Amino acid sequence: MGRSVAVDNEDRQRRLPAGRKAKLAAYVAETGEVTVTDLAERFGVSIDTIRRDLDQLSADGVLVRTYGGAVSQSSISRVDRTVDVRLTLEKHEKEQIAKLAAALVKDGSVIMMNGGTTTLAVARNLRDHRDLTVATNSLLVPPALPESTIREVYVFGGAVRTLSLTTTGPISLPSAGGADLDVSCDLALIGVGAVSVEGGYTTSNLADAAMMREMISRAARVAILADSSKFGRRLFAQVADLAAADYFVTDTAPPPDLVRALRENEVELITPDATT
Amino acid sequence: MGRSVAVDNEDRQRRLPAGRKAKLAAYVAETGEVTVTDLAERFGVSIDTIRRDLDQLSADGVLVRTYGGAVSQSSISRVDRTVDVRLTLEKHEKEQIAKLAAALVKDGSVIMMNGGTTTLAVARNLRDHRDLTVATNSLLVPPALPESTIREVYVFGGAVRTLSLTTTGPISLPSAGGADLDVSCDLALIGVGAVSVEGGYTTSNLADAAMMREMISRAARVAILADSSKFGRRLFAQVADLAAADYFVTDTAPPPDLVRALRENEVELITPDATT
DNA sequence: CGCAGAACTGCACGACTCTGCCGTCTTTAG
DNA sequence: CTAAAGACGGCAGAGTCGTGCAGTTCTGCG
Repeated sequence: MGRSVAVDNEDRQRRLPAGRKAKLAAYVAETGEVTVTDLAERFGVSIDTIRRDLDQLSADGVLVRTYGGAVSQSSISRVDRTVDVRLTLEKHEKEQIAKLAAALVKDGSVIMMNGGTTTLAVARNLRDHRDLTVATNSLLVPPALPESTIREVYVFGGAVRTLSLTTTGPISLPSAGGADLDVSCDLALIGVGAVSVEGGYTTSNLADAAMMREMISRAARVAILADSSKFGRRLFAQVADLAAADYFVTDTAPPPDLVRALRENEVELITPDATT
Repeated sequence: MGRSVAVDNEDRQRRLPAGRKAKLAAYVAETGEVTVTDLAERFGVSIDTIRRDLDQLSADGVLVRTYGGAVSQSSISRVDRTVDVRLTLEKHEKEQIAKLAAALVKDGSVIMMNGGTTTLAVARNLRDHRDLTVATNSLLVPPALPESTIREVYVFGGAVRTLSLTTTGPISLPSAGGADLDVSCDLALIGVGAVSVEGGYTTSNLADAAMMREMISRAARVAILADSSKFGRRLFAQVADLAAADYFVTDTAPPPDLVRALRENEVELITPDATT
């Protein structure tokens, strides 16, 4: 089948799948949203090849695979930069985690929560609880807490990270006397950025890590929340060793080495399908 | 019938259910309240599909399903129920006040703002400013501040009033050393609940009044914001005497006795029609 | 030069998802 | 109480996904 010029281009692309994938990624980044059939037509290859390419690019984190096509990573964060769309990334998983984490909370207890989409989902899922005292460094958690469930809510003061809408700084709450009072809680709910056997719980921001660490040190029990995309990764700032947690809440079973390490450190693994 | 270009776009969207749901969620978040039929028409799919989408999004906690449609998560929470409703009450007046108050803010200065719908409107109207440092006791002000205008944002910690989403307690910011640092600012923007000649500036909540009073004491200049509905009224807790302010920003000219009292206390009256 | 192995591509088949339609039941409004 | 609108559940068609298989091209090696 000889189309004079077009064939040349297509042939070159066909011989360099890496090059085609690069162009494909660029095209997705440009348009923001593409379908498999459209791409197959545009690049002159079969639908199957496009699907395989998209799967690989998705595995590499370049784009986000959806049913029937893909959307660019940036368009997802741009659509709803404030909150919701990072949620859509692992929306379902986060909701699962949130329900499990909410089950750990006892009525009438005092809990601390750090910022992040996962803990935000937890806040929404506390609607069946009563008489909770909540302390957080997130500006989004208080509005998300159902009014009927809370006794009191406290926000830790400090500098605000405008991107995540969380405060940073040492934990302290001002008292009327002048000197700050020390606080502690029954349960700390900490959403982390990554979990690995060697690195423990890590996150990408140093101030956030410090805040989490303080919450952990003031809690009688600690629950770490992380979805499955965070397994085996290690980020900039360490929050704590694996042993610092009492519960590790996630959506799917972690890799075997992590499961073993958690068990050795006496961390209770909580997943949707697992028995207690 | 065949709309030439539009059909193409719609077809592409139709092929990406995930993308459609993301747009749908964004649309609901924007408008706050939608009906199924409206969405079906707008997105070019059947009512059934929209209903299924809404059910899923509801299950994921992105929105709240209602009979015949859905409402955004935020609109059901106190954020908009209290704030937005009150905002719409004297929306136009508050916007006028906000613009005038924003004009008082100098680029590069440090300002403090208390909570409330009026100061929230001010925060939105700071979009043309640069290098501002803002300290507030409102959880709603930081998200409302345009990102390009702010250098740093601080939130005072403390107990959260769930209705107004403000923190209460003494003003202090935790420092690394342990002891809290004293803070002060160039300008305090204080929205009050009532203004009268005898009572001065008053508000209905004691803790709020204490917070305002502290902000005033730490500011080089003080601007009091109040719409015309607050003239001549007196509420529970006094914030300060009339003389405590440097500027009094409102939407229409106050009654003569108040104008006279302000002049006697050397408070500059700022209204839309008035000359500077 | 010939050959084995790996990677890429297209195709086929079964399973799944999405979508619209229909009938029935529930809720809402008058 | 009645009628309209919406919700719920089942169903079938179309599109998509996942997997296995065969053919082709490229690479490394004898």
